[in-house]
Amino acid sequence: MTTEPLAPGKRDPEARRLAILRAAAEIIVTRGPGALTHRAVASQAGVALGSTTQYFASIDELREAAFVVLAEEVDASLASFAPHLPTMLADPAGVIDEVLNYLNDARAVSADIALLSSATTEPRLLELALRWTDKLIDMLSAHIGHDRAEAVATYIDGATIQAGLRPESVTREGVTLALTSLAGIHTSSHPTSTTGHPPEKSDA
Amino acid sequence: MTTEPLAPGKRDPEARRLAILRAAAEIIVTRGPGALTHRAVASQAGVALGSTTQYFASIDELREAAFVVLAEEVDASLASFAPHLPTMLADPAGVIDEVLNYLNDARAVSADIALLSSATTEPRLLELALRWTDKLIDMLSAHIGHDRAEAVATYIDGATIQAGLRPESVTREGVTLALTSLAGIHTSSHPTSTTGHPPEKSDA
DNA sequence: AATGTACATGTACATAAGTACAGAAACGGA
DNA sequence: TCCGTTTCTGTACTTATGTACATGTACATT
Repeated sequence: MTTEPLAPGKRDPEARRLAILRAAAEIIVTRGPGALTHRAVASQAGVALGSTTQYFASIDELREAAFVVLAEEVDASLASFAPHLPTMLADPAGVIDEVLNYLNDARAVSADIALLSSATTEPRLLELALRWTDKLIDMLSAHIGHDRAEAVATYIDGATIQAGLRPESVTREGVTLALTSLAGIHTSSHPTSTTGHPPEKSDA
Repeated sequence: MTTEPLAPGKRDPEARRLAILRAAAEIIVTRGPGALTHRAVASQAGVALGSTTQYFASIDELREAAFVVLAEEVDASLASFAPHLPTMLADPAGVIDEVLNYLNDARAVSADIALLSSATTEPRLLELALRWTDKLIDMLSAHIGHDRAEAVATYIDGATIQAGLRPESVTREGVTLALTSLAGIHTSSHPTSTTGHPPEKSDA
């Protein structure tokens, strides 16, 4: 996240717009959606107050645009599940690693929580908030059926909340037990036996 | 929930304080924590602006007090699980009914979501938000072991989110599948073909 | 009934936040 | 270099919100 200080006065609309968006997303994630103000964003982005109003007609528009950015970030996390799904039933360790990766990514977790909770009172955000859950269900359905896919997705939502509130409560054992139970996978060995490769994630 | 209009000018500190608290809780639940202002509360409660500042030294204090009320409401829902837990393994229908009851209670669900998400950025609320999850884990642990209890509680967190976003997605079948899978209950009606482990014992 | 006290009300003021906008600054092309 | 255009900045205005407080009102006590 190189938020380049963005030379003041310099003309670079694209970069400026992006800097503002990033700053808004950052504030939502770290201080909550209630802390999102023009001035806070301007300060965080290192731009003048006027710039925030120039690029986004209203604070609501800015907020929604920031949520789109966050949704895309979460989507990106989701994409890393995909390669492991085909072999999931035979070897769940891969998906579980990815799920843990996601749950340990404090930023993604906070982004997801902000999105989900804001959508509760703002219907405009509903589709955005549900997008990744629905994609996950779609992806899983092909392998474990729709019902179990839904159960797994719901569990991961819950795990996201827990990860946001007390990260230390998220353990490989816990996630393994839950996912294998819900997906209908029955391991012959104990869940804790996987000490495989910690998957490298190419930065998106 | 009869929010008696509360005759204006009438002296009744207890009722007044309660009306303010109820109103604040209502606003948090229906419009989100961001919509909580003294004026909104006063209007909702049908009292004068001054009353809200008289009974609560600051808006933060009022907000926190409202969250306590909400946490107690959620706690009350939780209590209805208890009678069904001893027979849960033999007859899961009872608990599942209660879980569905809770998930269909839009108010309790919204309250829980507001609590959980606010706690993400406000440490003061953490204990409050985690209380019911922890109680549930405690209650369940005696019957299905700590690990599975944690998994069930996490799933219910996720189901709460889903219930808040799209209530229609919460079905008896879905909840039944998830809870029986996670709790290690094997019903005759679901040919999920598991090896018949008994529930694992509590953790180390 | 008179009166003192605790409660209730509405106004008023300070601060914060959203938004508009006039002017400055940078860039591109004569 | 000079000029026009686009972008950037800071200020100013309006509204919303938190909070204080002076005044009004109901009730208990006498």
